[in-house]
Amino acid sequence: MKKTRNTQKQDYVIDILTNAKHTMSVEAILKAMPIKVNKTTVYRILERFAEKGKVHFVTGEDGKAYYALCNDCNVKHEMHNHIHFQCKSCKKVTCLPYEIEVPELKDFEVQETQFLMIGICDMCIS
Amino acid sequence: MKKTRNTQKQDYVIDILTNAKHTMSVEAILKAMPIKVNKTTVYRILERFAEKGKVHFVTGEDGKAYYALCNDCNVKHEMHNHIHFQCKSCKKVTCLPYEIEVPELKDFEVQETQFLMIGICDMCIS
DNA sequence: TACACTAAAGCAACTTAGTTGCAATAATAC
DNA sequence: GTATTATTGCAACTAAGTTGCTTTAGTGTA
Ligand SMILES: [Mn+2]
Ligand SMILES: [Mn+2]
Ligand SMILES: [Zn+2]
Ligand SMILES: [Zn+2]
Repeated sequence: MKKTRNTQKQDYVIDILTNAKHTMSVEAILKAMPIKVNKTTVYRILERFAEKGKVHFVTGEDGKAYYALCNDCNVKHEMHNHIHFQCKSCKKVTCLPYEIEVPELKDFEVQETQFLMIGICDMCIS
Repeated sequence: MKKTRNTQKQDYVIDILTNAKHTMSVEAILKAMPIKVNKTTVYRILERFAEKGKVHFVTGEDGKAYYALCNDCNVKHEMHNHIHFQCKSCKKVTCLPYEIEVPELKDFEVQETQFLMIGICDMCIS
């Protein structure tokens, strides 16, 4: 295992994601930071956390990456195969407690999954 | 229904997607064009086709949109809830003939789904 | 065939998520 | 305290996708 260091900025990212109701984009995390942090730093912090299995991300329909803390994801299963929902109106991406039964694929070695359902959330239905 | 016109460039896009083994990015479609076409044009052709249900797209883990012809998708089901696979190495996205049983969601009105599995394809395993 | 109407295409400028290379900073070990 | 190097900052860049406006070319009608 690589040597790692504990830093204030990493802690802030964890705090922010811990208190988040939804997954967050890098932009949103930056805005939530109590101190000024460079965006490259946040990208790299999240990259490291993702490698360690501390966070996971989904690519929204909009092509942006949305991050969330891994709670049970990697503990109970080696893959986090739960569903996500993205609202077309507010763009928020939510982790949902539904798990998908992933089929065995013949010609592909599956390492990760991203299950995204898209539509309108309750808050945005008018 | 809006008035539409049949154009050579739209036909080329259909031809290219019909003969494609995998889903294609806009970049790939542009390269496959037998004549020079502006990228904005291709984006708009695909947008129109997607509205009509002629094509569907998946957002890859890389944040890029990958397009494919709709074959049975919208005929048999109102949503095309089949799985896609993206290879981390060659980035190719493939439509797979596996359908996902989508759960009823309480707080969300689902309109579309994007099921993506990520890993390494047979061709790229070394 | 000529003409009108306007959908579709082209073009250039722009937006923005994410990346890269390198220099500066600071956490940790000794 | 000092050395080591993981982490952060900075600036410049890449590339997907968008926007506003002009030009081109299908299609219906006379
Ligand atoms: Mn999740
Ligand atoms: Mn598909
Ligand atoms: Zn919403
Ligand atoms: Zn591959």
